[in-house]
Formats: sequence, structure tokens, C-alpha cells
Amino acid sequence: MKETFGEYVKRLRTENNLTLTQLAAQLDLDSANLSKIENGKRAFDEKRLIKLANFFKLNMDKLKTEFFSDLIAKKIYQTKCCHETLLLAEEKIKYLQQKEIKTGVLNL
Amino acid sequence: MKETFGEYVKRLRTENNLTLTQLAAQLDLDSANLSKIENGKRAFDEKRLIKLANFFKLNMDKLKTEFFSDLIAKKIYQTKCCHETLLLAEEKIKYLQQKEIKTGVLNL
DNA sequence: TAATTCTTGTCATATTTTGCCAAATATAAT
DNA sequence: ATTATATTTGGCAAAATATGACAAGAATTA
Repeated sequence: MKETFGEYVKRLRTENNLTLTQLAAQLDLDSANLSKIENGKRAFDEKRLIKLANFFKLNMDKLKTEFFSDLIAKKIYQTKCCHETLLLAEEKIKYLQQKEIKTGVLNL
Repeated sequence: MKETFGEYVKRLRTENNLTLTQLAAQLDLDSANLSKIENGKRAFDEKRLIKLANFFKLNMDKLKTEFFSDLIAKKIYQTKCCHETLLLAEEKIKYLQQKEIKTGVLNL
């Protein structure tokens, strides 16, 4: 069973025997806020992914997959949507791709 | 090929021969902002779904499907994520469901 | 029990979103 | 073509939300 992004960060940190304060410093963060991030009470800012990747020597693409899957999962979860909603979403993704190809710009 | 939520609203409006001003009034909205919504330059606020459904006599569940599929599609589109990300997201959704069952609360 | 670490609450500030208005553009009618 | 009507766009102030920072409380460890 998978984990949230916050739990993932916490695991990285504890497996490397770091305190919140130590990791937070590396990420330009307050330790209190890192705690909140780990416990899902605040969002992790995308701009800090690079710092996280560098510090733990992580593959950036894999990290982004971890991060964005979290965003998407939470968005889907929040809407309490049904399977039909997701099928329709897939169609709309294709539509948006076509649209961007045609128009060059895409307002979201 | 599907349409965006904005395009869907515009279609509803034009098929019913309404001006922006007319529909906007029903939705407690400025006509300028309704225009932006239709053209994907502003978001449609969830709280107005009920007004939209009542005015056009739409099925609320279907309307929500239209609406949330849009949110999700755009979120996925924005992240430019790959298929792997979506698979992981699906796992995380299951995880979040389990978690809510266990803990009763869920921080997102 | 003392020290350290973690969690939670709060608040000022920064950022984003929203409603509203005015001007510019496009469309339709006469 | 001119006028009237409808739509789009830009901008701004206010509202809402997110963020960083600090302090106090709770949990963990030595």
C-alpha cells in the first residue's frame, strides 16, 4: 500500500536519521511547517522539490511522479467522484491536448 | 470529442438563446466574468452549480460529473504527468480511502 | 526529570482569487 | 455604413487563501 507525499518525506528523513530541524534547514523551511507537511496539514511547495532531490540524491523524475500523483489523488479524493467522472476526465485530457495543438495557447 | 466545462456552459446558454448578461444574472455573476468562465480564463465556483442546475433543469449528479471531471483533467494536464503518475495516483486514492476509514479524519 | 524533538495554534504578511467597472472588439439589425 | 447589442479583455480594490515565523504544549528519549 502506497503512502502520501508527506509520509514519503517523513520516511526519507527518519531513514536518514535526521530531525525536522535538520531537514527543514535544507529545504528553507521552518521545522514546524515541515512537521505539518509530513502530517498532511500543509502542502509541499513544488519549488522545493529540487532541493529535496539534491539533498537526498533522488531522481527528479521519480520524485515528481511521487509529488504530482499526490496532488492528483487528493484532488480526485476531494471531489468524492465516481468512476464515470474519471473516464470523462480522461476524455477531456485528450481534448485539451488537441486544443493546445490547434490553438497554441490553452487557458486553464 | 468532449468539451471543457466552460464550453459546456456556453453551449447551454447559446442553445437556449440567452445572452451572457441574462445567464450571468441567474448565476449571481458579472457578464464579463461569465465570459471569462466560458473561455476558460476564470474558474466556475462550485457553489454556483446548484443555480445552474436549477435554471436549466439539469440533473445535479450529471452536472457534477461534468464539473469535477474538468477540475481533474486540468489538474492532470497542468502537471504534464505521465501514465505512471496516474497509476500511482490511483493507488494513493485507495490508500487515502483506507486511511479515512481507519482514522476518521483525513488531512489533505 | 531534563533535554530534545515533534506537534499544534496563532498571527502578520504575501499571494491568489474574486467581483466589479470601463474600454475595446465583435456581431447583428436597420 | 451606422447604430445598437453582445462579447471579450484589462485592470484594480477587496476578499479569501496560503505561507513564514514564532511560541507554547505534547511526546519521546536520555
